[in-house]
Amino acid sequence: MSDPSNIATAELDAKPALQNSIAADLIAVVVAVTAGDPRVLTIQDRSALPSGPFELKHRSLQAGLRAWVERQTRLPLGYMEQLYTFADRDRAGGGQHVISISYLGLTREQETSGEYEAIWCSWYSYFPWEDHRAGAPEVIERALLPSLQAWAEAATNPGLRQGRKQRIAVTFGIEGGTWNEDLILQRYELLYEAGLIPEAARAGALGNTGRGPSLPQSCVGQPMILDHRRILATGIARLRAKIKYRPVVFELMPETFTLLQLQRCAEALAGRLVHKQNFRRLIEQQELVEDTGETMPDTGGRPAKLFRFRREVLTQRAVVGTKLPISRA
Amino acid sequence: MSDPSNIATAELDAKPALQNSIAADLIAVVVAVTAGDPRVLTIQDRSALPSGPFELKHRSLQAGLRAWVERQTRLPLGYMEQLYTFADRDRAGGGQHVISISYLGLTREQETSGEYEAIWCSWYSYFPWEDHRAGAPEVIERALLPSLQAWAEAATNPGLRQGRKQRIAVTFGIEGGTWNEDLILQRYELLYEAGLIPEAARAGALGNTGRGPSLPQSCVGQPMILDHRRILATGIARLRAKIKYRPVVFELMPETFTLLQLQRCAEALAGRLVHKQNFRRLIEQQELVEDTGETMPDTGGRPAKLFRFRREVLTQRAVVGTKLPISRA
DNA sequence: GAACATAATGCTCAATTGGAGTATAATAAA
DNA sequence: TTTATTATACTCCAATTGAGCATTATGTTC
Repeated sequence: MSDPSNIATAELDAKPALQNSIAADLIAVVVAVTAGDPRVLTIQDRSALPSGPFELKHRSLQAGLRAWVERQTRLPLGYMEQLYTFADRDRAGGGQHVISISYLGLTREQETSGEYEAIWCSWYSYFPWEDHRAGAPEVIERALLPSLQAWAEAATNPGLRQGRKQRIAVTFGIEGGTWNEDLILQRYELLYEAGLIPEAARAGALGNTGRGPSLPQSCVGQPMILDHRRILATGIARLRAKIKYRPVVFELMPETFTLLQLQRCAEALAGRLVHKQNFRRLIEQQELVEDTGETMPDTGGRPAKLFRFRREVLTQRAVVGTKLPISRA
Repeated sequence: MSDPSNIATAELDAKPALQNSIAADLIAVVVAVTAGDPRVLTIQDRSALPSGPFELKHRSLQAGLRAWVERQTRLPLGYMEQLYTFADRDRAGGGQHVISISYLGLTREQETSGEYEAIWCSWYSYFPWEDHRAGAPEVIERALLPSLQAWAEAATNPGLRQGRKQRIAVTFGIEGGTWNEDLILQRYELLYEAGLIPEAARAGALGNTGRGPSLPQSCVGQPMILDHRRILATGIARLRAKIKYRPVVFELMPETFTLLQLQRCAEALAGRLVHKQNFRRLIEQQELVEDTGETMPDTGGRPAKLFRFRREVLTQRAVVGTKLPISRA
């Protein structure tokens, strides 16, 4: 019965065979943006994403996770979507498989009640090389690229060596290429393979991943348990891609906001600066916001108009969100 | 232990609690395009997608499914990606949950060995309203829209009624809107809610979905077991979206092909015609193909050059694929 | 062999979009 | 009053995109 070729003949019965039983858990990537900082909800002293076994009273995965997060954060999860299901992780012994179903949720940061040791933590502490708002982090040039180059050179097979070099060039946008914030997962996997990520050393005992030089945490970021950091990278990648074609940024904003606040939020997620005027043009011409009539003083200059998200557009159109006019400067 | 609020405190142990055990199975949406027809691999007399319990010898979900499909079709699965994990389905009694993890795979049609009763089947037989290559199918105007309108009118709550009307207008692109092929899942869900999909009647006994008028199969498409048709719609939606920004069409093509063949393939997937010259411009300026030097006679006119996909671009760039210059005519 | 049908392929053109910069307005702080 | 700072309104130009015309190379039909 373990030959995969009998998948087709296996009877599709509502009653699954009991011998084929596995364990599943849920993992949540809950994101908020506060003070220009994209944050993720963590537990266990920032070393883990909130998670738990799947044994819902609630009917669906989604409903269970939503209820839990809303209780944790005391705020509605405006948006939630499934990220990925992992099953090829370390097994649990005894022949049991573990399946992890991860979700991405968006909300606004709130005092966490503390009873579960949940902490909001800037996601750039896990990926220091990903914040390009003040230019490319020097850690890339200083530490990561040299180590990656060395790893590429260490390949004996010329083809493999060339392939590694190319991956480095593409993901980090060197040699004429340009930085692409959406490639965060590819960059993480590259660093992981190169043995620069502490988590790789842990798993490395089993796999073929080499152990690279030990760089300080300020270079390679804070580690997490198991593959949680990889899941976080998956969530960030999804979010960075999504803000370009769906109006999801608004789920991270308060009820009313200025256009600059909105811009700062988008920039925090993308890890890049956007062109202010073009950003506003985009938002307004798509009629994503409406004027509240009020203004926000104390902006340090001319008072800014307060806007509100026009939630109607979510149903009225099936359209694009903001294509983020990222400035190339 | 069933209160979802304890997800955070649940210990993240490598050994999952045995009491929390569920069943999982894999479901595959395997697509090929033959003779201008997008086809999906089905079993059980076209009523089901290939699936089977998850109890892999192989280390990962992906590896198991890939091996199985390759054995079935005798052809490599060029491309495979996870679609979605469903868990809120009908339970299996006895407190067991069933999780279904679905995958999308691309290949080329091949004689199936027949031993598993696998049949390639045009996906438009399941969604007759989705093929707009020869204009909007008349079944929309003739049968679907009237039934949907009636369903909308049947809502007593005015807000609900308005919402239904709006969803109909948006998903079917009426009232000034335009047809959007990516909304296939939304259209299916709308028809399902309106009770026009036979599957809804089966599940309707449990839920709140009304039983709509019984339309002939030529209007509402061929049914499938459980929620397989919904999963198929999910796969098609993913594919239709993906061909616009990733060069995945080539996974469905033979080694060498003419540009018109490539175009027909893309059109088959999108269910829409594209502008020939602009399509070629797009393909060539992105350097996705290279001339083989050979030509294909018997095209009915001037012989066409044969091209080959430049697989290098997959690693060389992390870029867009084909944005499909769909003709509005 | 001439006319015709059918595709392939090359090219033009206008409209739109997108990146970038300039100019002006309104406020607080010095 | 000057200066710093931000908001907001426009302008400009280049690149992209949608659409169509023109030409070329075949096979087919009178």
